[in-house]
Amino acid sequence: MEDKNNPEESANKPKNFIREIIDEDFKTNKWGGNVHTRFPPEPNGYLHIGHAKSICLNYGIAKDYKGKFNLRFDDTNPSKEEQEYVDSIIEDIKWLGADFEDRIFYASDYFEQMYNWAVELIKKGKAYVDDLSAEEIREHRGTLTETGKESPNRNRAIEENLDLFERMRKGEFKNGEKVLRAKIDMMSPNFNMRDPIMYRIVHAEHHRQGNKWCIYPTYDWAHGLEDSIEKITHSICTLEFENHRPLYDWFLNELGTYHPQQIEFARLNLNYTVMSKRKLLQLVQGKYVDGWDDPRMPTVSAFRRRGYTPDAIRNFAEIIGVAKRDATTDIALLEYAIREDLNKHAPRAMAVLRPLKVIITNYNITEELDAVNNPEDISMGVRKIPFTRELFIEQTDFMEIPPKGYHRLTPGGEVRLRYAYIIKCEEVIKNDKEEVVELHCTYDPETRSGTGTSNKKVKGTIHWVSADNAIEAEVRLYDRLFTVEAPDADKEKDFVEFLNPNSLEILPGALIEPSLKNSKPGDRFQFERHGYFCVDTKFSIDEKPVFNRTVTLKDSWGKKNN
RNA sequence: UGCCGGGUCGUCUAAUGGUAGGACUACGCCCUUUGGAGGCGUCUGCAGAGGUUCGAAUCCUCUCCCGGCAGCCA
Repeated sequence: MEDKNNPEESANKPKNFIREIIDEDFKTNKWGGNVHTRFPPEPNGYLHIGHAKSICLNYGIAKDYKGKFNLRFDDTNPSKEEQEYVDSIIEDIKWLGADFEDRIFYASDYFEQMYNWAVELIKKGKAYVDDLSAEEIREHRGTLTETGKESPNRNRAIEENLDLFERMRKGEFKNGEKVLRAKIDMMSPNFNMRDPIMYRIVHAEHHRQGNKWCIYPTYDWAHGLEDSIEKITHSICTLEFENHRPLYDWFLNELGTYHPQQIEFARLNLNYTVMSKRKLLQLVQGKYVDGWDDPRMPTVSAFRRRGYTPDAIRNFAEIIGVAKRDATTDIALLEYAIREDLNKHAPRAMAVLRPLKVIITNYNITEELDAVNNPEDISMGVRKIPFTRELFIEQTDFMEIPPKGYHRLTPGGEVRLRYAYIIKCEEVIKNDKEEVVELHCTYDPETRSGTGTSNKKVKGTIHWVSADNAIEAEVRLYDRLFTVEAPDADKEKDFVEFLNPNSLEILPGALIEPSLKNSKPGDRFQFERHGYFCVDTKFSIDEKPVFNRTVTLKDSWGKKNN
């Protein structure tokens, strides 16, 4: 067996039931040693993290088994689809690193072939034109317990069907006036087999085909044909299509054409968010969020903007696994994946989000101190940060009356300034509203970071910026979009009622260390003791960058005190 | 109610007739110039009842529970 056909290629990957099927297919030589998968989005919305799971699954399999992976737009419904979505989907898939090479296809390019196949089925007496209205068809379909009734048009002559179908295509009929149906079995316990509709009339402009067509194939009719045309081996889809598999198989069998295997897996659900495109569209159109790429959305473009990395998302897709049982993944797993990646790769910086002024009364010079860019990776080097008499620290790093266990600055207390000296708080300055506005401190020259001339130990180390050199920035903190784990589970209340009013907090007066001056949109950093941040690509301007918080650092102190 | 699919730690996921394991979370300890990271440890699970078997999460039967399906959406 040549290397290309060696399933051992994927031996070190975690196995799931789909990879096991493929391993078995290699053993039986079912596909002649080929693996060819595809991701078939409908361009009617932006990709979300659930799609990312599917992309990673399909592309990962193709890659590991030395097969191919296609991107195919399932653009069979002109009333919902737009070019904007096509563009965003291509961008997102490329960003995720799923390489479809030159294989980007459109179902609408197959319409002529599909039409011919439909004619073939009509000629075989396996499809017919029906004049029934949508409502009548529904009534004839039956219910969960009752079988369906056959349409009076079911046994039309083949010639008549051919003529009517051709005239449907020519545009002689209005929307809904006629449909083409497969002649299968109105008694089937599976609704999908009760003479499903293959074509409906839609007089609408298609984003790629213009007005060339006014009949459009339905999913059930089209999907297997698309897979067949592209010689897909494993047509992987989500669980809700399980009931459609008999129909997928029926069409391909009747046509006697290349027949891929449909395999279903459980879609991704995440708690504290919603995942359906319809609901995401509702959030966008209702202006609950600032577009599909609002950093609070679970879309790929939002995650990108928020600072997530393709590596982290791919790793997440791997650790959640693939199975057939319905599951809701804890958002903590996603956050773990992003922290793990950024911890290793994001350079550190100091940023004060809510500044409190500190004056070191016994310090009158300026020094350049060394700071490590990433303690996890010393190859990332060191940088200089200026230390001056006037500084800013975080408001939350000082408490006049500290709770037990508080490690930071208190009146008369000592704390280390990261990469600098240990300081002691000598005096607390307040305004007339009794709010702390300034701290007067003294520093101990023997405690300079790295010199080791003092054995003095303090409990806490806090971050700071120099008042003279800090850069102003806007920082945006994001919290989960919903206040409950399953926003769409309530039958009484609409999911928007569970929107978290505090999901976005804007801090316009943050101060960041001067080394961040040259950061560019998309750059990622760890702001020490805060979390990971990414320069926003939408609202940043040169004079004032905007930083999106990707994810917080784990905070065992904050957690304990909540 | 008919058909299809599915039930393993709090969550996700392995074990394919032979010691129920991993990851996340939580909690504790150690370490720490990020209350980060890291290290160590703890807690917690086969939906239920029968059966087959030397041996069952795995095979069989019944029960219970959950999801999907009655678009000219995908």
